[in-house]
Amino acid sequence: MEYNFPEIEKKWQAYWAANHTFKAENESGKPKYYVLDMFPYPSGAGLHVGHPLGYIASDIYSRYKRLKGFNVLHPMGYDAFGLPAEQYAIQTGQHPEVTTENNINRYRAQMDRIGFSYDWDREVRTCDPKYYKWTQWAFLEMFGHWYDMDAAKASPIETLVSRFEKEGNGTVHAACSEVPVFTADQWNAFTGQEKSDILMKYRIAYQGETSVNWCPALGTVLANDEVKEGLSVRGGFPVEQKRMKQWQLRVSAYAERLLTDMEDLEWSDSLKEMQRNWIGRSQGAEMKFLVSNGAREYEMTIFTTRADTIFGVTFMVLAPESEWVEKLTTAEQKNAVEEYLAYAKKKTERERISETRKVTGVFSGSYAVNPLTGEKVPVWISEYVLAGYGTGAIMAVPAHDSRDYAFAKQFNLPIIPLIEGCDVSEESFDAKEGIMTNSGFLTGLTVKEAIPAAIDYVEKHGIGVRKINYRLRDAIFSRQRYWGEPFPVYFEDGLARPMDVSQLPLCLPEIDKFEPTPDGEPPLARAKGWEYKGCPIEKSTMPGFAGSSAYYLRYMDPHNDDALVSQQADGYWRNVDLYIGGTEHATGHLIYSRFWNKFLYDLGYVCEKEPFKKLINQGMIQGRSNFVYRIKNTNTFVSYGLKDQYDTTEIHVNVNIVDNDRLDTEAFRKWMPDYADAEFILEDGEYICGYAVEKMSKSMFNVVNPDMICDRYGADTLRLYEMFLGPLEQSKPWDTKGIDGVHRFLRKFWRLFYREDTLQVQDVKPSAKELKILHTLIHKVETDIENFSFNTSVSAFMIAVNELTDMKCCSKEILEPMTVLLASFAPHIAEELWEKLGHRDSITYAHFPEYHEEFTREDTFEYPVSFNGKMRFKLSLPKSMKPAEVEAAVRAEPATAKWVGEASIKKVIVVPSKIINVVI
RNA sequence: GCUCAGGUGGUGGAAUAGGUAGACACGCGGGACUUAAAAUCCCGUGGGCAGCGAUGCCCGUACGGGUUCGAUUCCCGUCCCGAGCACCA
Repeated sequence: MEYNFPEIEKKWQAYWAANHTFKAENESGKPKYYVLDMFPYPSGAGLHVGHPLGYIASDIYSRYKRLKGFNVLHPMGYDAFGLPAEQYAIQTGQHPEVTTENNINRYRAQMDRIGFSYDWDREVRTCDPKYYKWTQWAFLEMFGHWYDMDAAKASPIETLVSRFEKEGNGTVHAACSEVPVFTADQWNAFTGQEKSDILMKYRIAYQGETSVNWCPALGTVLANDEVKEGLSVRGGFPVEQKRMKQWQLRVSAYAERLLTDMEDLEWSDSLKEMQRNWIGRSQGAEMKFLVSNGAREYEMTIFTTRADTIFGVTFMVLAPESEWVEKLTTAEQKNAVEEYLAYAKKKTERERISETRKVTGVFSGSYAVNPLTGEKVPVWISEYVLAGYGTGAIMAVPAHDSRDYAFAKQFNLPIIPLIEGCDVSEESFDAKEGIMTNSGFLTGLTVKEAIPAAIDYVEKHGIGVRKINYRLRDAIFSRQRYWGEPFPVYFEDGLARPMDVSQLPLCLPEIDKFEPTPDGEPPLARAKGWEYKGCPIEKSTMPGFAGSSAYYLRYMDPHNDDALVSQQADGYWRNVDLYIGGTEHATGHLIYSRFWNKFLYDLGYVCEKEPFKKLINQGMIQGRSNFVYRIKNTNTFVSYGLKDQYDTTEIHVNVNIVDNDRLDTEAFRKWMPDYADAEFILEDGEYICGYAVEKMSKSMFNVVNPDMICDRYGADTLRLYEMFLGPLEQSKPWDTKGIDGVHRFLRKFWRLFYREDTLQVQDVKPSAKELKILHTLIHKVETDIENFSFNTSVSAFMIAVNELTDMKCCSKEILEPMTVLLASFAPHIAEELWEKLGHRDSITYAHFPEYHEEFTREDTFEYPVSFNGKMRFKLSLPKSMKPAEVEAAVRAEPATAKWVGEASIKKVIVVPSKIINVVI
């Protein structure tokens, strides 16, 4: 019987499904292990071979953990709300729900063929009302809480109200938007509207006006992580800055905890670094400067990390959007300033980025007073200062900040160096090193000493305070779109009010068209009767990350209608032990999820403060594109090796009609009508294509479908090959031609057991050599799996199988454990052989082979003997020999005499069980 | 510009508490079996030089230095590719 993979794979996939083999229980005597994949957005294009890479890795680990006796939770679901289905709906009128359902079915069929061990009874879909009920619930909880900085946790909004009633807000340390100070009496005198407005500034989910990323083409606002280089991540449309009133999540309140709790996570350094940069903690001071427009004096606060450079301040700069601009613009400068503001405003984000080096600005007409020197310095306005960071105003020290330097050079402002020996004639000296000079009481200190000394001084004199700033912004939480979770919020007399929790889920209403209304309202404005208690309901919907922020919790208890997750289920599964997914979520999902989890942790709903203990970022699988070369203005194609003799155009050709860079010319003629009568100039009778490694995409005709691979080689081959390709975390190109190697390996493996319809396996005692091969393999595969080095463990399998084949091994004692060992990687063939060996059940833990060192122990060691570092011969010596004895043996060895010749031995270096080096 | 991760045969990649570089696989070349193909198996395969040959010698892990008996691995400098951030004061 040959290795009949189509039949075997069908059989076992059906068996696993029928027996619910991978169903995880929420109670078990076994230790738990939770392995999670980042659930996919089901796109219309289906899966290509790059997508399942991480799923295969996590599946191997899940199966391995099960075999090792763990109760493994390994679920899968769909991130089903999103823009593409809605864009498709706008174009075709097909309801996003239908599109999404179709795509999900396609994804499921593709995944099923690969033989994953998911517990499908726990599937979740973010667009299912039973699921998004809990997304809405979490939002209402955030609406009903504020962040207490003293307790460093979220607290119910009622506690805030009672404190306002007793003591006003002067003693409250909250993470909040800007609020004026008020007393208890003032609070009690406020109108309902005023109170509501103030509380809104404290809520963790709040509505507030802010500068947002507005994407006109998509008709919606976007979060910072949804914009890259001034373009929307989805679709690549230009994005502009706009002030709008939007729902936001106060993620910034958790900045410090997001930063410090990262320490204990087993995440890659680069990912942690990315989150650290995104959170962007910087320590410095806020300082007050007196500013005057000639008519009136104000106290203006700025933020700086370089308090030590205050003696070098030669001007101040405001962001164009800063509220100070209006106050500090003098009558003489009014026209110039207005002109500049108009210019800055009409620029798109993209233009701002592309003109990064261009220095622009305008003088406001006002002056500030340096609180230490008493000197008067001009206040300028420039777009290089950001409104959203710090206070939107800076003190400029051109000698020691390159941006201030460029500005000073452009507008001829003075530059005062403050560090001994630094040269600022060509560029600023930004480094935080050197000895201070020209700096009053700081003169003579090093920069590192001067920074704290300066802050101490300003704190003591009431000029400023220590302050930590974060780049992390609150997340814009509303989208002017249809296909998302509706907000369970209605407006009574213009005041936002939460719906009653018992009314959840608030289901998406049916509408006839999916585009915004003609007067620019979100699509939900088209819904009839979109009201609650006779009041209008919020018309925006939630963004994509809403549904993905707590899905790992829902998997623990997916059918619970009374809670997101029961205390019992959460207490058992706790958090994700291993999370595998792409690095593209570093600053989006992986921040939001951590925030969401911490919020629920503060409220006591979940027991762990971090959601994902260990995280692995699988690399991208790139496409390998093939090219043909058309001679210009002809329909003749010239083979790769001859193309330089002609004037050609390089054209992408479908990789599926190319085999090992050789073009199937007949298939090419049929591929597209234009090429029906194509002529070819061949080399050695073949058309050789060029190639390049590119992103896998339809337009480059380099997409390889996993279904096709499963048809031709089988799921086990696909699984092994994806792992064999290279290290999991590295990006690498897909090249179908290499797949024969692992397919051959599986056939060889099969032939170890079966030859010509007979089972070769016998109950014979294995030889010492066979035992050594098996146990070396067990050790290697186990340590490799634990280190997620799947590629090297596949190699180890190949070596072992080659050796066992060579020695015609047929011992059951060797071969049976081999099936168990292979079961994580290639489960179908392993199960089939397991059954052939007479077992009734799926491969089980009871038979998992343990590593026994005695089978692999060596008594002698083949020492490589080097002379001055160059290996010359090998010497087999007992491992137990002491270095001195080894040295004596080497000196006595006749081969040594040959290599030493006339030279005398200066030294002999012996590293036990490693090497002998003779220095001559 | 800043931060991080990399650079090893024709290709994907092995090997680092410093110790035989190129495991394993693809491709390629040669051979066996076969009417033929597929499948399978065997041999060779980093470069150069010498030899009929077994074999021997030299050079080789982006480049230039350094530390060391010994460096793909550690240190310094340069170049190149990738990812992330991008006026964050």
